[in-house]
Amino acid sequence: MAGRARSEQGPGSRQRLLTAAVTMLARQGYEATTVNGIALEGAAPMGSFYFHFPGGKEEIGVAALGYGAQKFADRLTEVLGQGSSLADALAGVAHWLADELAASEWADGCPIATTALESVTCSAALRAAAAAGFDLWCDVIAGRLRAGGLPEEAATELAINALSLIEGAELLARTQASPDPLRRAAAALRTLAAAADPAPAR
Amino acid sequence: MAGRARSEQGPGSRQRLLTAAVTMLARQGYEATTVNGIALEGAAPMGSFYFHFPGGKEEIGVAALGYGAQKFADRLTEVLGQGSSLADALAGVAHWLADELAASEWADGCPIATTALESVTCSAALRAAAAAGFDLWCDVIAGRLRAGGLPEEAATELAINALSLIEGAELLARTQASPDPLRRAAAALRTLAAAADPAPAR
DNA sequence: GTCTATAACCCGATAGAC
DNA sequence: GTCTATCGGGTTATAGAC
Repeated sequence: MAGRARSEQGPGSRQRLLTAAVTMLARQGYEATTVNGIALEGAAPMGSFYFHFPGGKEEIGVAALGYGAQKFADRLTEVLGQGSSLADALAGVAHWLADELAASEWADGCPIATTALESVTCSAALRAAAAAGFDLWCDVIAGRLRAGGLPEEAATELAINALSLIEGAELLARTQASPDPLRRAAAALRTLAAAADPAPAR
Repeated sequence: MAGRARSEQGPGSRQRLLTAAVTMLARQGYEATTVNGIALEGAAPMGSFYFHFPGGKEEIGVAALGYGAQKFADRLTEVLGQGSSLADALAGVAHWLADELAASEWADGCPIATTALESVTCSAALRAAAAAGFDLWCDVIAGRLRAGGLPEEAATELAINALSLIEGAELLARTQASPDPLRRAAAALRTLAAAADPAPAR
């Protein structure tokens, strides 16, 4: 039966294709990523690709944005949980990203950002998938802020600004091949957290 | 003689090509922009294109990033000069961009950002041109902050964070087709300005 | 479900007349 | 400086055997 779990085996070709697509979108964006390249990287022939993704490039693009967003949300939740104060939690995300991006020499970027910008004038489906990913990350951050004591509206506003600041700093950092914008963003996140939380008990 | 000013005439084909390229890079980025498309939009045949830009697509990309960066820097200087306080000046930029982006229904974005992200794993020359553009904008912002009384280091740090926040908010705004991230960024910029300038005399 | 071969198209770039 | 015609190659996507 289709979809049954197989024991003692690596991921199926559909999963390999999806993982390859996430990586390539994060590195080089949507337009520079070719269907042939995804199939090659995912070790699957073209026939398998179009069997699993009959909608072609746009369909795997939407799926990859969703899968990449979920994976990043999981790690974001983990990192946000490590800071003992809200300021530490937010600053920790910026430092974590600075370390991780530098490790790939700024090649492996945000799994959504590049494709999001390319999609605005290119594909409503991709744009919607990118927007859903950003919304998910906002909710993850806002949830941590509420857990730390911020009221609803303050948590929402700080979460959006934190995500904007981190995405923008990552854009500058990758372009300049320097961790500096992300390090400075960490400091700014502390300032914003302090302003949003007059009583930073925890 | 080549390069002589011509009276009673529109811009030469080189300038039309450059302007077309800036617009297309801001809308759809580098990969989705074709040389044929630039020539069509610039009302020039292919022969003229390769006469003016023998280096092909990458050369006009570099030139367009430089020209687009300079044009934006001019308008940025103007908008920054309108705010009477540093907080007003920075928040004014975010609101200006929100209005302008909405007017094109989020199609005409930053003349650098999309190409910058695409260039990281694609072209060192494009990446360097994008980095130079961001540096120019940082200097423009930092100059306004120093003129408003901030010491050197505080001005540099706030300028980088302001640019990061604005770029990130524009990414979210275009993706979500909403001015909300830029409006919230304006508020955050006020907070950051207040924290950097304990005595906001002017 | 998987694979090969290929169709149909568009890309960047060039040639060469004018 | 300008223009048209075209080349070689890479793109998405499909056909059809297995």
